Amino acid sequence: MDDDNITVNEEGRSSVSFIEQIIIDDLKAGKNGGRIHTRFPPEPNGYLHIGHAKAICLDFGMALKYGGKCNLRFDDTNPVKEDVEYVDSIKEDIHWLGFDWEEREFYASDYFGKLFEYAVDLIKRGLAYVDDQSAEKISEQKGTPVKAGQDSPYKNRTVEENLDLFYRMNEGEFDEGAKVLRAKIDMSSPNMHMRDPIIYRILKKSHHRTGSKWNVYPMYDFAHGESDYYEGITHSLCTLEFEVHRPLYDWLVEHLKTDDYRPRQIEFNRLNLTYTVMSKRKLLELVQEGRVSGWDDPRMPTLCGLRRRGYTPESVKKFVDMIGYTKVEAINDVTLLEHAVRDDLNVKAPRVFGVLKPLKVVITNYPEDMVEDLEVINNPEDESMGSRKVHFCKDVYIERDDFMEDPPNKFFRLAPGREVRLKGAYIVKCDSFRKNDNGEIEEIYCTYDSETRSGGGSNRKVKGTLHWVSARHAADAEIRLYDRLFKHEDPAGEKDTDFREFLNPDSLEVLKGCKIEPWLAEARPLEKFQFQRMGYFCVDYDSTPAKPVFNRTVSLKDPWAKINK
RNA sequence: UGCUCCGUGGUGUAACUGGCAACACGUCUGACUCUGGAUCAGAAGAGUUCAGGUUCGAGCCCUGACGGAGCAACCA
Repeated sequence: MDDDNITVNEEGRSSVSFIEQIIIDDLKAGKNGGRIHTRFPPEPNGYLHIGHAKAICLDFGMALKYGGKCNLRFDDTNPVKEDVEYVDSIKEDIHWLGFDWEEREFYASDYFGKLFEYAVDLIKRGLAYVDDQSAEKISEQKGTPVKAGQDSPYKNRTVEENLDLFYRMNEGEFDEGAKVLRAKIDMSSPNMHMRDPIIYRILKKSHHRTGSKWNVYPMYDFAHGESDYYEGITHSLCTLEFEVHRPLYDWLVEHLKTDDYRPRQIEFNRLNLTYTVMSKRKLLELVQEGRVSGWDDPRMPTLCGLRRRGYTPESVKKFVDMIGYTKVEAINDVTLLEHAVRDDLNVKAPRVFGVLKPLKVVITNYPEDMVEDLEVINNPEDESMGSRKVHFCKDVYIERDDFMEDPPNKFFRLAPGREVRLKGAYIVKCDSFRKNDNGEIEEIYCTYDSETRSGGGSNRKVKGTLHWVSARHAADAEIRLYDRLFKHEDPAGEKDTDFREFLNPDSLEVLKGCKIEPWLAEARPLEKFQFQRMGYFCVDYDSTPAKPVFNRTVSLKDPWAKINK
């Protein structure tokens, strides 16, 4: 059991989500044999995003915590939308998060045979019928939420006729849309889903797993509860929009079950993040329209995008744990996600020097040919990460933003006549600078105080400490900075405006000619570092030793940025 | 104008069978600092959508409003 993430109040009682409480109560009551068995049921029609991570953490997390199991089940009942391409990415992402379904990799399509039999059984029991009407007609008869529906003229066909028709539907005798199988429930139910829902439709499409074997495919509603039942699922956790499906889920399970065991569907709130969209359809559009570079664009809320951005699985799980599971439709602040990565990377990421926008500094009183190897600590949060050597010489680069010709009072960095410490090296003083023809500052001239070498026992204090890198040794790098993809907190929430209108044109800034410690060019994709004072960065897939590329995962908290506003 | 679900600081959550509304993020102070990071100390910020009712006592129970979301795909 993992108790780390349980909030404990003053009386020492742990507070758990309403779902966990239900599980605890069910276990205590010995329901379904006192076992817990969950499932994560993605449709293989897109890449997983952080909203799925919330579901994964719950499905796998609860099973793990209470000694149960969690199945991976691909909900592949619609061959026109699904593809194997997605199956592999989904498995990879779940593993990345650190969860495992062992040998229990299932597909709803595994049950097409059983499901067909159950449909036949319902027909025989007079609980399902074949309807010949068009989609439009059926929809029309369905009524509206405020108006009862009316029975189909085909509702009272004989069992024999229904059976014959259903078999022939599957044999391919009828065109798509010509006939459907419907459960015979109640056309006047206040719940639209109970108005004789369609449970099978004709689809003459090849399925990514069953090929051309079937001409009829079950609808989601008809497959889900039964699949849960077949697999022995005890707690079927899903998002809030399925709440109104529950009576149908229960109806189908009730008519299927032959024993006391019964899976229970429980709904929780979906994850929404500020400044992004979360629906698969919208994410797909961003990809297809080239608004992002792909599903794994580091600005995407997909798990592969977050991974490429430099997020760790631990940070995603921590975030999910912080936001909780309720029935309230909430919009979670991205800053909480960002806090979660910073918190995780603060402990894990080695500190290095990287200058994003370099400005040359010449230390005029430093010997021309001298090079010192200065020892710097890798991570003040973790001594075991040791130290490394960095080269120091007469020419260094500092951050362009760390110098101001005419600075305000609260600016603690370099300016004419002011002193700063070059971290791990010496205190330097700016004596003068040179501008180019465009009036831009081109080079700064400093003198250093040789008594102030780091670790040398000097107790001179200066207000500011800058990161830097030796101009003679640095490697060049490309650094990609990311901002929120949308300018609007809830881009999909504005009814009259297309979400694309809110795209942030400046969400990607590519910096070239950045200067990094030379050895960093060899770092492998996804390796993570803190570029001191600048943020957390990770090596991009595009990176090569000859042309290193880094992504900024998230900046460091920056009080100066606020003062400067 | 139907059914279902939901309304607690800015945001997300907590508050056992009713008992002084708690935590995290964010914000603001201050300390410390060779990262304006981290860390530490502290502060502000809600009286729980509203109105009634039950009760010694209601965020929790009851009634009624109001507000929001979902549901009318041969999608999941």
